[in-house]
Amino acid sequence: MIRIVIVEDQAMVRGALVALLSLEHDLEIVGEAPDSTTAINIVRATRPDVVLVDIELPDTNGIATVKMLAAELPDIRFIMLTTFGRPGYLQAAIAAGATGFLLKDSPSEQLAQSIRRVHNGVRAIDPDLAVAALTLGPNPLTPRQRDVLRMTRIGKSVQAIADELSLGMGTVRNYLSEAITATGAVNRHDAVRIAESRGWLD
Amino acid sequence: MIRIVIVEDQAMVRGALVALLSLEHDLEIVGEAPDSTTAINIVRATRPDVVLVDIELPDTNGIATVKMLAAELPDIRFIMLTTFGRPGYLQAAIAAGATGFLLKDSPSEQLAQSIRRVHNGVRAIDPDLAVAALTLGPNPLTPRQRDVLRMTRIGKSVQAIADELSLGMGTVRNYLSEAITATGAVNRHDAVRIAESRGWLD
DNA sequence: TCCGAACCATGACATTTGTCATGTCTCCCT
DNA sequence: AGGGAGACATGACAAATGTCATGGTTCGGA
Repeated sequence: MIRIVIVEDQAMVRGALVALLSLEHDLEIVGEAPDSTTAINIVRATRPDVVLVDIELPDTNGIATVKMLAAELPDIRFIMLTTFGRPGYLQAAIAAGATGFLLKDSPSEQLAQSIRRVHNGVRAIDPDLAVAALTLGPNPLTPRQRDVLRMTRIGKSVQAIADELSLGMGTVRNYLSEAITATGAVNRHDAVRIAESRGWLD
Repeated sequence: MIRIVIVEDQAMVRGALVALLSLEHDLEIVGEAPDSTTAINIVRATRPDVVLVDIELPDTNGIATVKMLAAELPDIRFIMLTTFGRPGYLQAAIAAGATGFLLKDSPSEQLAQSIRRVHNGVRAIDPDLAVAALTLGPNPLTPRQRDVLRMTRIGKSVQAIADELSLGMGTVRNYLSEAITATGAVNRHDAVRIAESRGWLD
């Protein structure tokens, strides 16, 4: 019997996944969580074999959660489940200690199979995404460029960013300009969008 | 026995929803579709009692799909299922002929209940969202303002938009400016984001 | 130790963007 | 017929944005 915890914020999807996995006789759902905080408590309490984690969570990022839990409980296997096939996410998830990485676009039959694979210590990673992650290469943004992009993302003005980082406005604009070039974007907002879609801002 | 078709693009979620509803003995899944085109064919062929439709679909919008099918097959009930609680979506869905409107954040138990309600001709609408839709009021954007916002959304420059619409650049910039004011945004990209989140661009 | 690469920081300049005043046209109400 | 409301259209102006040249710092390899 493989003991499983499911971490997924959308209640309807979470309930549906529970129903899906309950159909498999060798799998047992021992816990559910809608956010990182709950997830950490439940995993510590139940010590499951496999944890299924959605990356997009309301509080902390699912990757950070896995990183913490994987360090603390090395016997537990983690499978990331995500809507977005962002190569940067895959790279980060592997680095954090995840053994599996599935897209919500994948067929539902694959979920139970991947759980069994991962439980046996075998990696279960979407092959297309693995290729994309290799093709894409590493994050081309410098720390400062990421800073200004992140602050731009939440709607801060150049003036506000300059004040907060104790920089001249020209400097901030320059980082934005460099980030625009590095991402191949056409303006700062486009750069934010592209960097985010590649998982370069986390 | 209530006969159901599920329209949802993410395969894993679709499979999970099928598993969830299969647990209910008075419900029967008679078809599944990942996009609008397939959905229309399946619904015509199977004539279900209730169709569950995700709004965010890869090809056509789920609302447009319901509009067409509801006009053609008035005996069938439709429930919209969506990640985003956008009041404009609710307004548009009701206008298109949907009887139910659920968020993926809602508890999964509610799904089967809503299907039974809707099958009996009773509306099943998230109460918070209903209030929000009433509070928000109608779309404040003029057709031209929507045009330029839509084109801005897909990354077109002012010059490109002006050319395509045979307008002066000043005119296009003015529509953007008006849209920024109307949405309460701080710049054109913010205006796109806000208008989109309210369902004002479809 | 010297050199080059990478990152940080700034200001000058040209372009793009947002606002506003103005005018036209159509449609509806009186 | 007159008059107002609302949408369309434009150009002038001020402010924000993107680019570029330049210089400083740190750090690792030759």
